[in-house]
Amino acid sequence: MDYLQGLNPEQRAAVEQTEGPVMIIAGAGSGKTRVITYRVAHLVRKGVDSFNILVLTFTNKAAREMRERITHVVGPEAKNIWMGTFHSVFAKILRVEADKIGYPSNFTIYDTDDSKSVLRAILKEMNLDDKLYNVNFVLNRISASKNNLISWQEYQKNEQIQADDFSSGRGQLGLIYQTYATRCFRAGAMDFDDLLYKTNELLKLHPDTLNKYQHKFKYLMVDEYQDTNFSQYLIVKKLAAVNENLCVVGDDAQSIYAFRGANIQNILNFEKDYPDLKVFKLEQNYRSTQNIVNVANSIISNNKDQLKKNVFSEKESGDKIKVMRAFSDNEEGKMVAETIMQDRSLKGRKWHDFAILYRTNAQSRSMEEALRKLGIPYKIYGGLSFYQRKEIKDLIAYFRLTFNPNDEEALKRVINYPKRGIGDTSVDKIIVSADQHGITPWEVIVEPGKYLEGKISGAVSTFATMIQSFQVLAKSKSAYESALYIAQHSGLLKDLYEDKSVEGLNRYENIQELMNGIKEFSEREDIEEKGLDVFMQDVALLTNDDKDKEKDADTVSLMTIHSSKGLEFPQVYVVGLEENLFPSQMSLNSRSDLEEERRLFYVAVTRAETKLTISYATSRFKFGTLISCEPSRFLDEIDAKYLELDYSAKPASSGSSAFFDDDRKAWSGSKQADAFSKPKPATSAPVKTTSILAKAHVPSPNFKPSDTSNLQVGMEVEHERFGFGKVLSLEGNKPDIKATIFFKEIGQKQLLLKFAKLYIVNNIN
DNA sequence: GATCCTTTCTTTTTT
DNA sequence: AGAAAGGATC
Repeated sequence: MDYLQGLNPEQRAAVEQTEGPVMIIAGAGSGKTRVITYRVAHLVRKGVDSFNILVLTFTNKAAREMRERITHVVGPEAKNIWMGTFHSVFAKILRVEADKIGYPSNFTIYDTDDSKSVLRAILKEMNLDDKLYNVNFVLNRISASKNNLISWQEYQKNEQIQADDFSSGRGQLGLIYQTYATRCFRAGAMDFDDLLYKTNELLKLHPDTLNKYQHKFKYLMVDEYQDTNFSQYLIVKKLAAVNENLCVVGDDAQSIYAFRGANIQNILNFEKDYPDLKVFKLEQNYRSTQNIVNVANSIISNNKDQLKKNVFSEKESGDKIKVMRAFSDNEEGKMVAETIMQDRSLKGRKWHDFAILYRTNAQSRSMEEALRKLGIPYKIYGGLSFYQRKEIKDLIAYFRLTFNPNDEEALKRVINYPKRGIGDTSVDKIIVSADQHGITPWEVIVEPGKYLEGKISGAVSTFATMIQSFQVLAKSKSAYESALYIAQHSGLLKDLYEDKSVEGLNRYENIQELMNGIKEFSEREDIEEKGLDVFMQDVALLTNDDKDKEKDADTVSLMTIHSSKGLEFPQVYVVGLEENLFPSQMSLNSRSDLEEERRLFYVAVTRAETKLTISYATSRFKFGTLISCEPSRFLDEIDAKYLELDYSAKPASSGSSAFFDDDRKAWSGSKQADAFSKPKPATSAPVKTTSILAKAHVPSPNFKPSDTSNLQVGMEVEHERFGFGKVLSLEGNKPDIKATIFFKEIGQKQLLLKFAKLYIVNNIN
């Protein structure tokens, strides 16, 4: 058991306490991951069957990395351990047990976009004001209910909830919730919250099933326990009820997901559930310099709600924390990029030693631009995930439909893409008919003759036949063969191929990338079932962090603070420390929200190993409008003795400015609050920057539409808006002749001659 | 039914 | 600024 040697006494005690309920409070950088991996390894070494261990993590990435590290200690045995996010582990179990709660085992997982789309349709049908019933608000409300295990029936019965809803004029929420839940169920779909909600339902309604998993999972570990919600809490509690070999690991100071229903009380009250609990506190920070740890402590000490602990570092005191002020978001980016450039050569750093962390994804742009200008390689983590791109979602919708044709969102997505003459009106008719007959839209489509009137049934029936052919094929072929066939025969590949614009090319490449991924999956040797259905099972749960093919690439990392949790970098830049941005404007209404923002800042700061730089701008573009910003209150909360201010930035335009000196004076004085007093921004009032530049073509004075019935290839024409162009080709028959015309100003266009107003400039050819 | 144009909204964070 | 939804036009 040599691996125990590298642990400090407290860490080692936590690893060796394998039996009974255990809580590990792990301060930032205290070697938490090591403790978990060694603890699991220790279990296996002690002879616990690896099949009986369940480890729940917060992200796929954390699970994957942990499995890798455990493999290093215990070897291939690590493969058998159940390890993954709550969502992926219980999705897997739900597929096995689906019939017990009335779902097909190939149920679809609706992502947030799907959920919103369902809600939009419902709100429209119910004729509700979508301002009052804002989709995000409604979804949040439903999500919160599910996370607290409140069914729609209970929601409607609960007097308190009803009173609240009615007093805010949103009395229909209960009905919306009901409709939403029924519709998802009808579509054979679960949203993210359902994966946990339905697991609870399963374990509650089927004691035998609960019993089965209680005995399967003899040892449970939960990472990031501070981020669990009630629904997750109860699953864990139930599964652990027989053996009580439950170990939860977390840090209340790093709880940053309350907005998603996480309940910090789960960790604060853990002791009440398990009186014979053993608690271990890991307080030594091995990651950061003393200055950084001290700053972090001084930030978090402003929070009321927390477990007592004393995080300390024995490393050198290190550099002071640098605070940079910029005059605009773009300049902030420039300062960050330049500092990175300097530090890299001065201190012999690699690009991957640097990370830039921000509060909102939108902030990445100014950083990106600045990095690109200096030729610094970077990688953005998070943001729009690969799987959220339109073209990927389109193709995946075909896959979804193949395995679960009742998946209404997938159906709506692709029934008319590529165009096949089934427009919105037809889709509405299909859905109305389905509702009338109490069947699913798919059942309508399969027998259009029975449920629809004449004209549309042709196109609809062709579509249904196509999907059915996919279903037959997918049963026998590998994931890759099926996927390729579907991409080709749905017409999607052709449609993308024909789009020669830059974005179109990009989309086509993305599809190829997805196909490559599926091909790799098809060629994997470690799994037996390699059908497309297996590939599809957790595609909805995959996120940004998984497609890390070049994870060793030497690049600067850009990400939100949320997605930086659990990571560490030698040099960290936390940008955008401004009121209303960080802390976010949305968090200013309640103490608990503000405390969560502060914990978020704590997380950001504790990512840094040796050097931390914080920046803010005094003006910034928001929604295309320039606004002026004040430094964040969080800056004032840091003890000034740890800080070093860099106010060297000059406004790009003018050289002389009085307020620089004023500010320096303010700083040299002892009053800390003055240090961040804002200089007067060059422009105080919001400045609208509208581009009135219309790029429309101005038609010639003698413009009049010509008779185009004899239009020939090679002729030069003028279009009212597109300008002058040359006819490249003509296709189609009599009234529907389509002309491909190359316009000088805007490029290639396809026009239907019966609609297009063209003036034939000359026909000398 | 498709396309183009205008208006509206967005920015909190993610499984 | 950019996306998405809604409306008008071809």
